[in-house]
Formats: sequence, structure tokens, C-alpha cells
Amino acid sequence: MKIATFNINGIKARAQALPDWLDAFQPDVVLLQEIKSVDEGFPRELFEERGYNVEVHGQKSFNGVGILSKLPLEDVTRGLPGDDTDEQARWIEATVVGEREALRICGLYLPNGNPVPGLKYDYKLAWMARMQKRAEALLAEEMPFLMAGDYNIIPQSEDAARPDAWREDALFRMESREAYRRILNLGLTEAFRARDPRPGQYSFWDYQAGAWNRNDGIRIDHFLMSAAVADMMTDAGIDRDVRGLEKPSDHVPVWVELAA
DNA sequence: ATGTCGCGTCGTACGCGA
Repeated sequence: MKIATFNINGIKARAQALPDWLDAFQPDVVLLQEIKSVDEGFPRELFEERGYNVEVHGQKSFNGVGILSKLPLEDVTRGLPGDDTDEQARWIEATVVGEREALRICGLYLPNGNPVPGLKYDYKLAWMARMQKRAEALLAEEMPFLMAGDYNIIPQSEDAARPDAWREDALFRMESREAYRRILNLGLTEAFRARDPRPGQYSFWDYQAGAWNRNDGIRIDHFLMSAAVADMMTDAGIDRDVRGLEKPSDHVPVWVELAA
């Protein structure tokens, strides 16, 4: 089973590129971020005609997450628990029913958090604390799960072309990375890094200043897996070439292959 | 440090009903 995460930076702007990528890559499950659309505006037929079940948690203009799945999706929930006043659409969960296993899949668009300091940064850290609670709850249920999406976290220096430029940024400053590591340290495995130790493997290149042409990127899209899922992983990677295609998102897909 | 992009709103062009 191939599962991918892809921050598409607007579904309307990616109405050509996303289906093209699905046809080429043939993932079984895709977690989408930044659909930038309300649920009613999401072109679900583009995906249903390709055999995907579609679940979205949208919002006008900003944010918005979704799941495309060739396998049945059950028990879909929307929104990250822990704050009833949070109106930002950044979290969706579903159970994917495979032939042998049922797998809880969490799709997330973690807040950017800039500028630092400020309310947006406070929101990022509070959101990460809520996410940690959710991971703890799933571990307590002994539910095999993965949490994948745009984490807006650069885990290590080798995950940025110019780490010094990011040192005080909300994506890389120590307080952010510590919050990320607290989640990892619950006993989760980060798929790409477990598979590929090479530095300089990025998932995002800014549209500005020729970042793509200079390979001035950062790795901020991640898969975190519980132990049972990590044991099922047979491969993981970043579909880097997508950034060089027509009308690309500023992110590229990150994927795992599971023997499930 | 900056060589961008997507979206909503508003403005404009245009189709529609009267």
C-alpha cells in the first residue's frame, strides 16, 4: 500500500497537476494539505472518477485538509481535539481498512508559527501539545497509526540547504524542534529518515528567489508511524521531480510503502 | 533576502430577463 502526503497549495490551482500526479504515481492513499477550499468547492469528482474515496475538512481561503483513498475510509473525524474554539481546518483522521490490517491515518497541516514571538507562534506550540496528546491517546488504544502531513518543522540542520537562515524561524528554532521531538520520542518512527540518511533531501522550495533552481529547500513534510506501522514499512521517499513540472505546488509528495 | 503564488474582493465585461 502506497500512502503519500502532499501539500498542494490550493486545489483549484492544482486541478491539473494533482490528477496528473495521481495517474503517474498511483498512490492508494493521499493526505492533502492546504486545499484552500470549503468542502462544497472541492472538486471531488476529479478523484472519484479515478476510484478514490474522498473526505475533506475544508475552510474558506486558507488551510484545509483531505484524504483520498482507494480503500474504504471509516470513522472519519475532523479537527484536532483539545480546543473547541479552534476554527482552523488542519486535521483529519480516518481508519483505512486494508486486507489484513486496519490503520488509523491522521492528516495534518501544522501551523507555520511565524512571526516569532507572537500569537501565531503561541498557537503553533499549543497545537503541537494537542497533537502530542492525540498521539498519546492513540498509543494508549494500541491502535496502529500514522500521522503525516506538512509539519512546518525542519527536524535537523541537514534538512535545510541554509540552516543558518532558519535558525530563529518558527520552523527551525529549538523550541519548535523540541516540541516535535517530544512527539517522536513517544516511540514513533519518522519514515523518510529511517530509510534514507542522506542530507539535502527536501520537500519544499519557496516560489521566490529561484529557490528551486538553486536547490534552496527544506524538509518539512513528514510521516510519523507507530511501531506496528513502522514494522510494515518497506520503502519511503520524496517525489522531488514533481517540483519541476508545470504549475507546481511549492511542496512535493512524500510517501511510504507499507506491506499491508 | 527575495527573482512568487493563490485567494477573495472588487471592478469590468457580458449574458440574461424584463
